[in-house]
Amino acid sequence: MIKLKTDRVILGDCIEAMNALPAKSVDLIFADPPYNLQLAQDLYRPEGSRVDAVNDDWDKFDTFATYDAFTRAWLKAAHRVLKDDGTIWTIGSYHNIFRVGTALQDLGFWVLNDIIWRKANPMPNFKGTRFTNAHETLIWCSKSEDARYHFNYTAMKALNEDLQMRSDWVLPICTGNERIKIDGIKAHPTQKPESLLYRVLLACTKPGDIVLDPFFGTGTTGAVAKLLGRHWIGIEREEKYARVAEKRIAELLPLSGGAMAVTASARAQPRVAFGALVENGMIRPGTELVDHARRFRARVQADGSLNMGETVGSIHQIGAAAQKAPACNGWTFWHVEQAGKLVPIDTMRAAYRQAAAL
Amino acid sequence: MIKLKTDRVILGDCIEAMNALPAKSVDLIFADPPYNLQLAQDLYRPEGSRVDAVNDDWDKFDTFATYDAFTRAWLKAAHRVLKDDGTIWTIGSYHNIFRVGTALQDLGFWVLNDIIWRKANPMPNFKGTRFTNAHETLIWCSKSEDARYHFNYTAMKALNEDLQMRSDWVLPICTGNERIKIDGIKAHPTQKPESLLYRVLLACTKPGDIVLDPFFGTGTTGAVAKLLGRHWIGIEREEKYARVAEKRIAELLPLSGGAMAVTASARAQPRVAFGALVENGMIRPGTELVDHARRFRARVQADGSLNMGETVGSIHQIGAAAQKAPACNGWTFWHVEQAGKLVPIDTMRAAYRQAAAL
DNA sequence: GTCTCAATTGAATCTAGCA
DNA sequence: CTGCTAGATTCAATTGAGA
Repeated sequence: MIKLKTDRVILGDCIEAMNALPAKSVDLIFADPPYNLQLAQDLYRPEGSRVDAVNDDWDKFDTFATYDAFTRAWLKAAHRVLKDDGTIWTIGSYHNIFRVGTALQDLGFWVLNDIIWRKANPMPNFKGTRFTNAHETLIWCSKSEDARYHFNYTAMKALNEDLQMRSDWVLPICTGNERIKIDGIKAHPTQKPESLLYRVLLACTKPGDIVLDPFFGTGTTGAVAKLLGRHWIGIEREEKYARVAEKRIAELLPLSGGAMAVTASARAQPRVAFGALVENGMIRPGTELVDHARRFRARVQADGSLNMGETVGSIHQIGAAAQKAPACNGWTFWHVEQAGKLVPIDTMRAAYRQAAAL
Repeated sequence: MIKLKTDRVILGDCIEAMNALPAKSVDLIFADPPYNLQLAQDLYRPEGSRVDAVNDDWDKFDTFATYDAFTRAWLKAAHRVLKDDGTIWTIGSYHNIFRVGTALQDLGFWVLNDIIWRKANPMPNFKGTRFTNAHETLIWCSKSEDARYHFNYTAMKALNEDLQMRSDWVLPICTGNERIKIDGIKAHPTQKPESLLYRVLLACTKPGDIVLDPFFGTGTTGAVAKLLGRHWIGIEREEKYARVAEKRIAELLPLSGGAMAVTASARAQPRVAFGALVENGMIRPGTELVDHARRFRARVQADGSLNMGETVGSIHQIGAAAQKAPACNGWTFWHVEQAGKLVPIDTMRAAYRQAAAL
């Protein structure tokens, strides 16, 4: 049996490099392939600064057919090096994830979950043309339908305050000290947060397992693998990224305790927008809201805004405007009349939370 | 021109039925196709009861190829009936959504967002073998890359308490009174919540628009369309579902006209030329305008142009030149000093609009 | 050292209408 | 079709300067 050399970066094309590795040799593959973003032009923020977008050559493909051929080729190579009971994770956005998911299924991989990384702090949609693109999608697959893959169910449950870990993960994007910079400029345009890899590796590997990342970049996968006592192999085409990754991982001390548990346990805050009660039918558009003394009246519009005379705004804004105050908590200020009695809309929010088990 | 018969259920195959409708005739398509969801065997809860899973004939496809052929066929028919500036929504899970997304892109639809419906109360994973499948995915597309699709950005923002609506939507699943039951048994296995359709229709349609649902089921799309004053067409293959939908929608009262109003977008407001304020005497020629930080100053000329040093131009051009920015909204950039306080000229535009009853 | 406020930034398919 | 111009448009987190 060939001894597999681990804990190193292989410089080169990921398909060739994977084909040079022994078959069925790695326990987990984490792959962050190019997203094929297809940006048409420069984008400016409302205040005038230019958005530093991903516009690198490695993310450019002529057509979907070209992208599909590339995707199938690297996935086929990944299938060969993966152990029969190993699993593969890929990450992407709507630009590419449907192509990747289709290719995975066509190659015989078995989808176990699609996981949503809900970004706590995404970039907004500056032009007001679409919904804020606030998530990325990961696909988790075993090698075949009947594979006996490894899943640390209880570890995931523990990580989630003893509730089953769900398919949507709220995690911040990679910023601050964690973001690697060279002379003040980000070293890689799409560095992933360690918290994301931490959860993936903890869910699907044991200490001593071998983790392969064919699109290594600045080596987040390797860094977290070392931290958690897993072996790693990174493949990276661009030397500048490979060097950054090697240095980063070499300087890292493996983890002794649960230093990272803090970031992982952050749970979604159950914020409820007033509009949710309108959508849900608990408050119908056209309903009149009044304050506790019945001095002010406003009408609910279909989008959850309030209308008072000529003024339109949120429950908080209209509440403030009514009292000529700088601010107002609309949830406690406004009431609905039910059977002659005034019920604060905050009561209805509580009922909504209860019904929705938030 | 053929008058399109709306507000009715068409009984039959959705591909044939769509092909019988006039081309480019509907404003929005919402499609909840079969998920190709098959449990290999019955699933039992830990305490022994059997899970009532989707196991109907309409959700059975032998292979991915069969499912893909079906998907491409109905999407092609949908493409034909959709107006050029209309949009299409589809919903699915990891079993089918990658196939649907790939087919959409291959047929020339242009993905605008993928939206995550994050279920507030999903069914747990009883076996503890995977992550709780706690979301479904919607894909929102325009008919082509350069289509001028309709999106009620401000209404969505209002619905979310004045923050941009994100691509992850937290909504409860359809339960309780809303879930239609016949003799205590749920009438349809995959009834969608009205709150989901409410948000989709409010985002992408205007009152009077025509909404088509080719997989109508028990008619949630029609019910919400009627509530919001939109016309609807439902296509359903199974008579039992069609009858339930017809009865459900007939019993429903739509909102009154005023209640359907949503916050108007700024782009829909009538235009006011800066020169009109000068003509009107609200701003005198010679007045000095400054930015909010008092860094830049410009002088108003008699024709409504601005003069800054050697440069003359519109409020927008001079604002952009001052900041060396590619563009600038002069209405919010420039201010007039009144009694020591800075008032944005946009405030004066609002007053002008009010006075002119524009 | 501590607080406040302004500036910066992140995988982005990012305008509309008229001549 | 191109070209031009008006003018609409951002959330959360971190950093760093200045009080």
